[in-house]
Order: sequence, then structure tokens, then C-alpha cells
Amino acid sequence: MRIEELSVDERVKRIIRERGIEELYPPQAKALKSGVLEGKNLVLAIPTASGKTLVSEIVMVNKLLHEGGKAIYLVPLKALAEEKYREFKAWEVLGLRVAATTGDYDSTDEWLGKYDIIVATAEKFDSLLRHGSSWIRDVKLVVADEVHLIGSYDRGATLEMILSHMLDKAQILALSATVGNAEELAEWLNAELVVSDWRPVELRKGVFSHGQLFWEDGKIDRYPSSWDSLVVDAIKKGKQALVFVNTRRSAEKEAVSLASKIYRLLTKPEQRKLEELTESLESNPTNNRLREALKKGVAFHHAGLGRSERTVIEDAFREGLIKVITATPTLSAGINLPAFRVIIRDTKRYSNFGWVDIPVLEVQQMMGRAGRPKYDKRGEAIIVAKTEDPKKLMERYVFGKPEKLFSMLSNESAFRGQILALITNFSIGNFRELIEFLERTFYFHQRSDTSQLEWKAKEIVYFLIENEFIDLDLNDHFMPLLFGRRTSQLYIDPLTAKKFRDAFPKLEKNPNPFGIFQLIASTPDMGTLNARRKEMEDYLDLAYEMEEKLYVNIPYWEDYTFQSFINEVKTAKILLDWINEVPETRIYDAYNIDPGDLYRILELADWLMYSLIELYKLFEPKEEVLAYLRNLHLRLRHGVREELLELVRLPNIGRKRARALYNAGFRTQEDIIRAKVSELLAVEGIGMKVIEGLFRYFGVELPGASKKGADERNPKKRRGTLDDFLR
DNA sequence: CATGGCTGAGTCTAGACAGCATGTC
DNA sequence: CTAGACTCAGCCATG
Repeated sequence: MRIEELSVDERVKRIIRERGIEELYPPQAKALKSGVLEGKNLVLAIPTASGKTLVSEIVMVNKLLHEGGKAIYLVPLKALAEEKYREFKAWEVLGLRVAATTGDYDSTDEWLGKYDIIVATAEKFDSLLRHGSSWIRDVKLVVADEVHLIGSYDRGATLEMILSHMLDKAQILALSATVGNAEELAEWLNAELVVSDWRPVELRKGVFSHGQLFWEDGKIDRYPSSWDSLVVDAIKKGKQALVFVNTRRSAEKEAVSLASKIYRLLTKPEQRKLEELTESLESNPTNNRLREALKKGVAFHHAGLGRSERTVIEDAFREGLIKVITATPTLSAGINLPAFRVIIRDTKRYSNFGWVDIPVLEVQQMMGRAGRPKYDKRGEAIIVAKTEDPKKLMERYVFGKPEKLFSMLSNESAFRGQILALITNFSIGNFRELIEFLERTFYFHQRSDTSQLEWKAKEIVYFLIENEFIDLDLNDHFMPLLFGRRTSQLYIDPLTAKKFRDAFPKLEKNPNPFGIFQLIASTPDMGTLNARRKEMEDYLDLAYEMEEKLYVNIPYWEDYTFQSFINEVKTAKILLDWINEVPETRIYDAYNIDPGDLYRILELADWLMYSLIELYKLFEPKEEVLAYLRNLHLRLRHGVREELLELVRLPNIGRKRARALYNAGFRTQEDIIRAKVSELLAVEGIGMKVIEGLFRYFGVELPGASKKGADERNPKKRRGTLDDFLR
């Protein structure tokens, strides 16, 4: 179908044509003829890269131009919110305004009311709903990207609840990977269903077993016995490869081992550019391992990498500079990074229940990464069989149907938070209304029986009453309490809130970082960090050493809580090191964690620390304790000792610059205002830009006329790390 | 007796959303 | 029940 035949606004057609698109892909055409343009709900289950985004753009923009209102575009990842935001920005020429909102920026927030297309993570939108922003009622369309995540254990419930809320209030466009029961999903959403496996780039799938490559069409190719020959072969053909493995360790190992084989296939300019790229990376244990592979044209990609490293790798791969990426599932969903050949080395993964087969849905998503639309005529996805029977793998993953989606609403911890929100933020007044609402969910649609769910809900309601999140009046009417409402708005698990609250009396008597960090780490919202077997004794010793600082009793070795307690101590110790300015690299070494892990821990601790303070405020807070907590929060956010807090409040001054300034004798803001520019320039990490920013902040003219920067090349800058300070 | 290599037992394992008020090196 | 990479202690052979 040609663009001009579309029955949408002329302006929409014009912009699409300007992008060079004249013809729609068949599934796109089918989707747009389904009635979505007339306002019907639609479930669109087609492969990645087959044009889901364009369909949603057309539907969104056309609707907004004709009816006004707002469209919400839900994504599962912050990185995706960013990506979609940039794509949708193009529609601003039509006068529509586009915004993105994730946990990283903004909140309630009334300013979003000015925008027409809002990209948000599911959790963020859920939070916005809870805050009850006035513009929510203008939402006319909800696009849910990657809606199959409704079946994800820990995050599915959120998406399900959002859709349950918005059903009947807005048009729904659900974009899904191919799943086993798309019909069921469509029925629930009262939607049309368009399913297709058409792709713009042909996908050829196969299974590799000991030198033989069995293609799905029955043809067999011969290779050397090791699967890495498939990678080398792709690079020799001038293509790229993506290798999926199941652990970080494997990703790193395979990257280094492939690098030794890829290296000689690089051109001189490529080698030079890679060398440059390698040099530009900050030095730390993880990055050093990465560098070893990177300079030879291979990279590994997993959640232990820092944010900037990830983007550097992604960009360099898209550019064609990096030839191979070995990755954990970070890359299987999420950002779009296709390659000609995809190798799936592992089809099993370690989970809480031991070794499990990776779901068909996930493997097919990995395979879907094969083939770059503009560069390749086709893509190749190859599963490696080691001990397993290649026929079985072929049957299961190549010809097999992906799993059915199951509602995860009954997941205890997610359900607890959702029930609380229904009562405190969505004015569900009594148990009957609660059940009525639950009958709108996918869970009910799927099982048409809520007895189990009702039973669980009842238990949760009792828990919420018992712990004063809510109350019951004489007519069995729910009465939200402030504690409950705030917990729900802070978006923390009620269990976390309860833990905090229970600890307040002890905390008040003995506020100290270690106790508070252990408390935060013991929360279900913190996520886990595993202490190694060999470390356990050390952390236990530490716990006993710090016993009087803790707000809990140290469990016995045989207690079932022992392992998690040790993990909490480890986490607390890391946070303690962080606010005592232990250099990052030493933290990575001492705790055997990667930069991405530290980043994650800090992000979580920051959020939970804020929540702890907010909840403390509700219970007759002591002013000095509150001040102490706020201080600690700031130290946690910036990773500094108390003495740097004043400096760290300044613009562009973080832990490193603040420490450098302090050691150079600038200990207060006053010191800096009075300093000569040349003196400040002599401090490590301080340049003209930073100084200009500082004085702008102070609202003071730059002192002295030495703006020319005669001292700028001062060779002996003072180093600013704590180590140097202590030396 | 010191060194080095082999072997078997033991250990460890993916990812990433949320608040709020503004800017890391 | 199903994996794979790695570490480490213990053992043996070698010089």
C-alpha cells in the first residue's frame, strides 16, 4: 500500500514522504486498515524492525491533529524513552510537542500538560497516574510498546494495571513481539489483532552443531568444528556479528578470545580509530578488560559496564567500527542494534530454580536482531548446540511457537503495591469495588476466576490495615492514611515502608550511616548483591564489630536470613566506602563489582534514602535527626565526607573537584569567592568553564583580569584524590 | 627438596523500573 | 535432571 492511499491527514503523509518512505510494509498496511485510525483498539504482534514505530507514529499524530488531547507512548527502558523521544521529535514541525519523562527527570508534573506526545516508562506513567496530574484526563491514546512484558515476573503487573486503568478511557495500541496467545490479549483489550511474521530483511535461521550448520530449509553448510568460525566467517564477508551468551564472564571471555582472531581482518585506519577509542575509556578493571578486546575490534556488552561505555560501544558498532559484540541479554530486548549474523551460544540460563531453558520468546527476540535493514539482503541467526541434540533445538526455537503470556498480577510484591495504590490513590472504597476493579484485569480475563486473587487481595488488605497504611471505618469502608498514600506516591514496596517505620525508634536514638545503609539494603526494593562464599566471614566480622550501630540483631549462621543479611552488610559497606571517598576503582576491586553495579546501587540507595526521610517526616520527626538524615542523603548522592558538603552544592562540583579544592585550601564557598582565578585554575579538574559557572552562580564578577589564562598550562596541577591527600 | 603440571572438588552465575530537584570529570 | 568458566588444594613427576 502506498502512502498516498492512506486515509490520514495530508500533513502526516507529507512528512513520511519527506523521510523517503513511499510504500508501507504489508503488516503496516494491514495494521492501519484494521480500524485503529478510526479509534479502535489494536494489538499489533509483528517482529522487531518491521515498522511498529511508524504505525504508532501515524496513529498518534493523526489522532492528535484531528481530535487534540494527548498520546502516551510507554516503553520498558529509560534508554528506549530517550530513543523514541528523539524519533518523535520530528513531528514537532506540525506544532505537536514531544516530551520524555522517566525517573531521571521531572515528576508530577503539571508541565507535562503542555505536551502532546509523552514518552514514559511504564513505572513512571503508573507513578504519574498515582499523583493524579490534571492532564491525565486529556490522554486519548496509549501506545504500549513491548506489551508482551506483561508476562514478566517483576514488572508485568505494572503494565497490566496501567492498561486496566486506561481501558475504556483511551484508545489502546499495544505493540507486541510474537507470543503464543495474542488473541487472548486482544480479547482482553477489546482490540483488533494483527499478527504477521513478515520482515523487511529476510531472516535465515539455523542450528550449528560440531562443524555442521543445519539451516531451517534443510541445507547444510560445513565449517570448522568451533562455532567461532561462524563469527570469523561473517567478518571476512565484511559483515558484523552479535554473540549472545548467558553470563558476564562468558561475554568477556569470548570477546577477548574472538578479538585475537578478528584483529588481522581490520584495516589500518580501523585499527587506528579503535586504538583512539580504547584510549578514550576511563581506566578501571572492567574497562581494562574491555580495552583488550576493543582495540582488536570486539567488545562485550553487559550491565556491569558504565553508561558511557555502553553508548560508546553501541555507536561504534552501528558505525561498523566494532565488528563483534558479545552480549548478555542486555541487548536482546531494548535498544535496536542489529547485525548481519546473530550467534546464540547458550540456550540455558541459571535462575533461582537452577538451570532453565531460555524462553522461546526471548531467543526469537535475539534472533530477530539479525540483518541490518539498509545494509543486508538477509540476516542469519544461528543457535549453537553443544551437548544438546540440534534437532531438538531446531524444533523448539526455530519452528516452535513462543510461550503464552500469563498475568503476573498475583506476584505478591507487585500486587501489594498495586492494591495499596488502588485504595489510597484511585479511591477504591471497599472490598467489593476492589474486586470489581480486578475484574478488568488480564488476570481475570485469562482465568475468569478471581477466587485465588481475592484471597490474596484480602491478605494484603489485612496487612495494610494492620500496619496503618489504611484503615477501615464502621461500614467496612477503606480509609487511606497518610502513611499509605505517601508510600504509594514514593513508589516503594509497602514492605519497605514498614521496615523503615519499624526502625525509626532505634534510628532516632542512634542515627549512623552503617545502620541506615544496612536498613536500606535490607529492603525488598534494593535488589540483591551477592557476597562470595569467601567474603562471608569478613562481613560477619564487620557486622559484629559494628553491632551496636545496627538496628537489627545479627542472625545465626543457620538462619535462613543469614545469607541475605551478609549481602546487606556488603552493600552497606560499599555505601559507607562511597561516602568516605574511597576511590571508585578501589571499590570495584575490593568488592568484586563492576561500574554498572556501583551505579545501580547508588541510584537505588539515593531513592530509598529520600523515601526514608519522607516517611520519617510523618512520625513526629526530631529536627536534629531530620537534619542528620538530610546531610547523609547529600553525602550519599555526591559520595563525599561531611567537610565537602558545602563545596559539592556548587554547580559542576562533584566529589573529585570538591576534594581537589578542599585539599588546595578552598574549604568554603567564601574561600572560592575570595580566590584568584589563577589559584583556582591550578587545582586539578578546574578549568575556565567551571570557574565561570561558579562565579555566575555566586552572581559575582570574575575577579582579576587574568582571564587570558597564563596559568592554564601550569604543569604541576595539584592532584585531588583522597589517596594523595592521605599520602 | 623445590617447582610445575594435572586433576578433581568447589564456587559462581542476567537485567534494571521507581522520587525529587537540578547539573559529574 | 540439565552448563561452563574459573579457582584452589592436593597430588605426582621431574630436575
